[in-house]
Amino acid sequence: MSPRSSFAHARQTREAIVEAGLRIASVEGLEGLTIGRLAADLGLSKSGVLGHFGSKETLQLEVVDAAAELFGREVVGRAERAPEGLRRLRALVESWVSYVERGVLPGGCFFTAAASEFDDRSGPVRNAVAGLAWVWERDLRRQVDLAVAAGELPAGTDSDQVVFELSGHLLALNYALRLHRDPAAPARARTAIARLLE
Amino acid sequence: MSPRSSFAHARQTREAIVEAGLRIASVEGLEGLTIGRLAADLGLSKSGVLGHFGSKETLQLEVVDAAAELFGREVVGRAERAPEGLRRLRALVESWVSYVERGVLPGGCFFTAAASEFDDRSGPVRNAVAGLAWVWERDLRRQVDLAVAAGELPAGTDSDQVVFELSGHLLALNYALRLHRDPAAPARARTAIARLLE
DNA sequence: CCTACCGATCGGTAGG
DNA sequence: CCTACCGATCGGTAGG
Repeated sequence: MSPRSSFAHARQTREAIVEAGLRIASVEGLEGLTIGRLAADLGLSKSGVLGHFGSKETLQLEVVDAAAELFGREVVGRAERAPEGLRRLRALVESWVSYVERGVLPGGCFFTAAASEFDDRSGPVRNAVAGLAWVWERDLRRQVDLAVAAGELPAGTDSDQVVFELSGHLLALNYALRLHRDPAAPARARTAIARLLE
Repeated sequence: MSPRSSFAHARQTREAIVEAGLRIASVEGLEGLTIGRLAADLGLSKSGVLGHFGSKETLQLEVVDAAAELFGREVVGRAERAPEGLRRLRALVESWVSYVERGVLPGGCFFTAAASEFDDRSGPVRNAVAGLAWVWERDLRRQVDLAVAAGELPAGTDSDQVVFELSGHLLALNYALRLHRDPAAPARARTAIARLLE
């Protein structure tokens, strides 16, 4: 084997740090994610971890980006084959339900947890989390509007209201699953979603 | 003025600590609530704070109790005049909407935040939060069942499903209000609730 | 990537 | 309730 270039090796280490950080942060929160814990888990020194990012905040922002990438792959990507409009909308929310049901991350939906943790703060981490949440909601609203235009949902449907209620069903699912460990929660969420979108 | 007994004074200090702790914890979380911050805010020494509780976990549990008392007063208590069944159910959820709309605590609903923070942990704090959430949901379910028995809601209504969807609307409200600072959120929640309970 | 630090802060204790 | 501590850990830096 030829030796890896130090550039490639550093990038690989950096990705491993962010990946481990995402898993930790989904359980402990983005603030509970500490450099020391990350270093111990990966067998690195603290400065070996921090050197890749410069500051904890930069690390947190990279973890948020990694969460967005995972979300794009595991939720949005899985719905892309469905035609736009009502079927795409149903596929998107079903992908989300399946995403938390399968337990892709050990702490459930990263964005739900991060939103709750950072909603009362200010700064770049809060802005990144809120912005990505906003993009997800805009994508849902767009599919609602397309469904209305195609006659798949009643004319005059308030798409903001539909997105609000869909978000509620998803939040209720994450809540019931994680706080009450209620195995019936995914079925309840699917029932609620089906009734809203019938 | 006769001097207060040291017992009464100590109790008063203890209550002031818990009250300040509740306000801090609603913003910073129960783990972000530190003895040092509390001591500085109240002009006490760290050991002056900790001496009342013995450990941080005991303090956290007392803050959870204080949150439950506040919730009982500001949410459940406000709905008590309504007759049981559908009207009580509507009054309970409207009290909750009003509770976060009025901004009773600076960080929104304490239990929503604490549930998200502790859902992946174990121990007495998690148990207290989950238990109180369960009591709230049981109270809602009871009113749904009474409403069905009185013919105010359709026979065969799945009360667990109704409580799941109501919880979702309340979670969506807290989320939209705190992460997006969306002033339209209370109206959206009221619309969703009214439609569910019509 | 490492060792070896820094000042600050954490929860908690001893003794009064 | 206080002062005066404790060991552990925090994010971060210097220098290699």
